[in-house]
Amino acid sequence: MLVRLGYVAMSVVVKNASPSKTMTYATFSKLGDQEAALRKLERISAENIANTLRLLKHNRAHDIEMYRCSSKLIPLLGHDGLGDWDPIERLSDAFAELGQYAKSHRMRISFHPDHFTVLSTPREEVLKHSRADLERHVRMLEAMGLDKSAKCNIHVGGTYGNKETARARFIRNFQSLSERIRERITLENDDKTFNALETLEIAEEVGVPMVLDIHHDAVNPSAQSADELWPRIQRTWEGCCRQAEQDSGSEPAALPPKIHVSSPKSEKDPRGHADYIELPPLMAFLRAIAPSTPRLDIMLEAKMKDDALVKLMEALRGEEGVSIRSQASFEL
DNA sequence: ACCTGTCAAGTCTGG
DNA sequence: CCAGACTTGACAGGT
Repeated sequence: MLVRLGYVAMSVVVKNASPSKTMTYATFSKLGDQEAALRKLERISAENIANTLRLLKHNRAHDIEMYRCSSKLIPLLGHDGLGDWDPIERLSDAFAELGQYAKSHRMRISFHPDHFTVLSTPREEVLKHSRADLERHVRMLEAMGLDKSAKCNIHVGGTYGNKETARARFIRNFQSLSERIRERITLENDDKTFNALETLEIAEEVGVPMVLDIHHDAVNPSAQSADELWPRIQRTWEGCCRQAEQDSGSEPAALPPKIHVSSPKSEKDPRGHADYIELPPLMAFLRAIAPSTPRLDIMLEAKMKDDALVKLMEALRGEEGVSIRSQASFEL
């Protein structure tokens, strides 16, 4: 099994390269000149995209081929107080350059819209915002020129005291999205509400790949263990990007399944994310699925970001059966 | 230079 | 029914 590692949004190694600089709405409102305020927001956006490109270059130097973009690239985008302001088009050159760099180095890029994108919501306003947020994330991926293998990962959402109706509402709302949006979505099991089995059943029903989070599964387990569910989870990834394979031309490779990995912050806060990754539980899962899994991509969700990736690779050197392939990948 | 409180968002809980 | 907790990185404003 060939395993690649990636990290989320910001680096603790590269300094002054935040992809999430912002401006609060309070500050925006206090600025007298609206036009100037919007220009400032667009300048921050351009800096965030430029910093993201710097991070991709850093990633390349460290053989990191997987990266999740910050969902805060464009501050206040979608905020009610900004009307229909949307600079994605005006930033298209910067987005295109970013995507071109990712593509030319075969990097897997994703988004994870915030928890406020909830398709299970009973509130019409929330659904409207969620649709718009998904639309914007997809437009950013399109502006980068990335094919359907670049996904937006979301959760099923809240349960509102009745998981069954929430599930039905999610499915109905999901199916009302355009195909263009639907084919960009992956579904992740939650640490409080929809567990791995419940998320898998929904992913199967609506036909999207499932991202298994093994930390969420540990704190919010389902009737079956992650190992047991894995063959079904793996199947949700099969053929999900056939078109993308054709588009990529000479090298038709299936999109590997992706999992999220983090470790509990403490006994007091088991759902929180620790600075680094604890190897033993991860190794147990990897050894269980390795025989049936040719490729796997792991998104690390540790506080120490890319430093946690480096430390994990160091720890892997001592593991039996592991052969290091690069600074950010190994075979098991 | 550093510290503390606030911000965004939607859901959920406690009172 | 409403206020506060939750989460996260970064702003905002104070010293």
